[in-house]
Formats: sequence, C-alpha cells, structure tokens
Amino acid sequence: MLDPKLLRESPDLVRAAIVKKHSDVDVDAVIAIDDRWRTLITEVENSRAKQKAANGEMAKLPKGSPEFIAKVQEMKAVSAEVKEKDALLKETEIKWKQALMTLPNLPHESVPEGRFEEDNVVLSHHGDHEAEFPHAVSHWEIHDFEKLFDFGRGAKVTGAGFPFFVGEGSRLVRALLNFFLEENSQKGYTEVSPPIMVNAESATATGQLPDKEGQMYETLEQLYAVPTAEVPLTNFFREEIIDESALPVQRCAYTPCFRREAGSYGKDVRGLNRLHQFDKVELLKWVHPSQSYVELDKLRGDAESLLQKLELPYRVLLMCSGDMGFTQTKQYDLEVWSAGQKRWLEVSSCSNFEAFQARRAQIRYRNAETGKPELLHTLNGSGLAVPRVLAALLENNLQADGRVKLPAALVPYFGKEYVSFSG
RNA sequence: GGAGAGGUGGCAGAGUGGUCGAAUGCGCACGCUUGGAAAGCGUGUGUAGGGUUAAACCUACCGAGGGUUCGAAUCCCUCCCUCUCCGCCA
Repeated sequence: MLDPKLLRESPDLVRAAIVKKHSDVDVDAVIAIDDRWRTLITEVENSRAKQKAANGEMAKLPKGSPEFIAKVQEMKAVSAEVKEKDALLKETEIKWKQALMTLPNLPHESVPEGRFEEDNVVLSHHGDHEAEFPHAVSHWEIHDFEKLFDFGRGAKVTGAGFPFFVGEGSRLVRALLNFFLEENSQKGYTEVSPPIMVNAESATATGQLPDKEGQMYETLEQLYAVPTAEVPLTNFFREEIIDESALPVQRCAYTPCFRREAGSYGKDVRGLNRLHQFDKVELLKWVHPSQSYVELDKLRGDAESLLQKLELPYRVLLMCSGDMGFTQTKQYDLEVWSAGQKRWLEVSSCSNFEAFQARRAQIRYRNAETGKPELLHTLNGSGLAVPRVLAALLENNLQADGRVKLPAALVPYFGKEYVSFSG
C-alpha cells in the first residue's frame, strides 16, 4: 500500500509513476474517495466531541433533575446523528481502503522504462553459457528420468505438477536444500521453519491478496497454502516494532511452495520447469529505509554466490517498470542457463518493496533519535528455487554414460559425485 | 472435541455505567542530590487518524467485531487467542 499522504501531497508524482508502470489504475478516483473519507471523518469527530463535552456536564448534574432530563433529550439527537454519519463513514472507509489497495508500488528511479519481458535489461552474464554441453538434452528426455522424477504417479496421486522425487532424485533435492540453507546461514541469515499455511491477513500484508487471489490454494478453513516462504516470514513481525539497532534483520526459510498457476501451458510447464508444488529457500531482510537499495544489491549477491558455487552459467536481469510485480519498487531476476532446453530459467527474484509491505503489515522500527516508530523496508529473494536449478544441473552436467556429474560444492551434501538414473 | 479460568499501557496489576487514556507499583528518560554511585525526591514516559508551515487542538484505541444506552474498559451477543483439566493423536 502507498502512503495516503503521498497521494495528497504529490499526486503528480504518483500519476507519473503509475504511467511508468503501465498500470491503468485511476489515480484520481482514489484521490476523490480519499477526499470524501477525510470530510466524513472530520464531521463524525466533531459530533463525537459534542457528545463528549455533554457527557462531562451530565456527570455533574443530579441524575433525575430537569436539567439532566433535558440534556438527555438534547443528546439523543446528537447520538442519532453520530450513528448515521458513522455508518456512512465506515462504508466509505471500506471503499477507501479498497481503492488504496489497487495502487501498485511505484518503480524506483533506477528502474528502466518498459512494458514487456523484452524491455528488461540484461546486466551481466556469469559463466559460459555458450560453451559446449556435448551430452545435454532437455531433462525430461534423460533416459529413465521418471525413475527419479515420477510425474506419472504424482499425477495419479494428486494431479499434474505434483511429482514424486524418488531415490537419488529425492536425495538430490535434500542435498540442494541443505546446501542453500547452510550457505545462507553462514552469510548471516537466521534459519526459520515457518508454518506453510497462512491466514488471509498475512496473505494481504505481503500482497498476495486481494490482487493475486487465484495464485493460491485455499482450504475450507480459509487458510492458504503458501506460494512462497516470503508470506509467513514477512508476517513474523507483523504489527511489531523492532529496535533500530537490530536492523538489518536477516532470515532464511525453506518451505514447499504451492502455486495454482491457472492458465499456463506449453514448453514452460514441461518437466521441472513449472510445478504446482516445489521446494524453495527464501531470503528475507528487514532494513532501515536509508539502506534498502544497498541491501538489495547485497541480497542479490548472496543469491548469485549460490549459482557460482554450483558452477551454473547465469545472467542477471533488471526488470523494467512494466514487467515488475505489483508490490516491488525494484526487482532483479537471476536466470540460469539450461543447456538442454537452450533457454534461460528464472531461479531467483530479488526485490525491494520499500515500505509497501511494511505499511500493510505495520512492521516498524523505533527511530533511535526521535524515539518514534517508523515503517521499515522489506526485501526478499529466492536463495534458491530447487526444481529449475535441478533442471539446469541435470542438463548441463549430463555425461555420455547417462549419469550426471555434480559440482564440487554439492558433493559433500549428496554424498557422491554422480547421480545415477539406473534405479 | 468436552469442562473451567482468563485476555487492561514496556511489564505487573486496580478499575463493574458518567469527570477513565485509564489508580498504584516496577521499568525507562531527564533533573535535583552525591567526590562518584545507590537510595531518596521531582518531572516526564503509548499508538493511530484528522488538523497545522509547525504547534495548538480534536477523535479513536482496555483481545476483535456487533448491540444496549444521552453516555461502555465496565452490561448483552458473536468470534479469536492464552492457560488448567479431560479426551484423541504424530
């Protein structure tokens, strides 16, 4: 959510940012309802002040006295007036909040203007994705692939996009998760195992609701299966005030992630490319507002270092204003080279939300100088998502004999150098 | 799931219809005192919204939401959470 004061004081700034974001939100409609709300709240508060003043007088009058009775009669009218106006105010307030929720976050000045995927800026390449990968094939074409990654039985038991990971496939997932968690812990991210179901308040605070309702699985109890650990992790400090000296707070969490992804099709969803349930380790930072862009680059660096240790060629994208998410001010994507499919796969998205989530979630720090609570900034990024990293590892490192050679960093976690599909 | 108890400021804990944003204690901050400290004494100490150049000022908030009333922390209803006991269970 944006600061309503920004909307009042600098509407042009908001309008310009909305244009840059290629959003079609009606900023002036939001301003109009904000005006209406302010008028109403002032009226209601004035009437309440009258009530309160009368209350003080009545307390001093003898209970059954004529003056007292007269005052009761007089105040009945005021009471009715308050009731009526208050109902109108509440109604308006709901609309006001809904209207404010429709405004996306404003892109940072360093974000390139653009509308589509091809407007994203490639900042850098790492590793040699143009090298020879002599045995690379799309991972689902690897001989006996289904022995370790059983999509057929997953479809039977649950549905498409819910594979079983079997034997060395499962072991490989575990090795990657342990590797990610261990590396992140060493970089100062405290490990957390959060709940993987969240309530509507939490999903609203991070921006999944109401904007992306169709993304999540929902239960009868109105709980949502998390689409990312970002949701429970960010909400850990919801409605809390953190000591300024504790910033930045850094945490990481592994969770399965659940996404409905309604409407996707084609090569994007083959094999491990896109699943309804997948494993991911998420990095999260709560930072002082003055530090959030410095911290964002550090966060991205931390995610990158994982790819470097896994010896996977990757590139860094700076997302353009129109292709960024609803809640972000700036976003980098890390894409790994998948030699078999000959395409880039997104494995991490590192974002600054500034105070957008913090305002919805009411997460603040206490300014040591003024003693006042102020909204902090939240950042997050994947570190990393398992299935696509897995896809690239399998494809890029496939040997002539059908085995997959693992990078040195992963060997201690997997327990041996090669993944075998023979059984 | 069943039975009972309870949710008040940073914490503890009063308050059962009116002057209560809320006694008191602790904590915290500042000042006095002291060679310095402790003790003691004094003053202050929540959050949010509106309003203002800034203030003043106004309003709301006693788990959440409704209701009764001229007026609700206090009475009524619904929900949530915590604790104790019982049942069930990895």
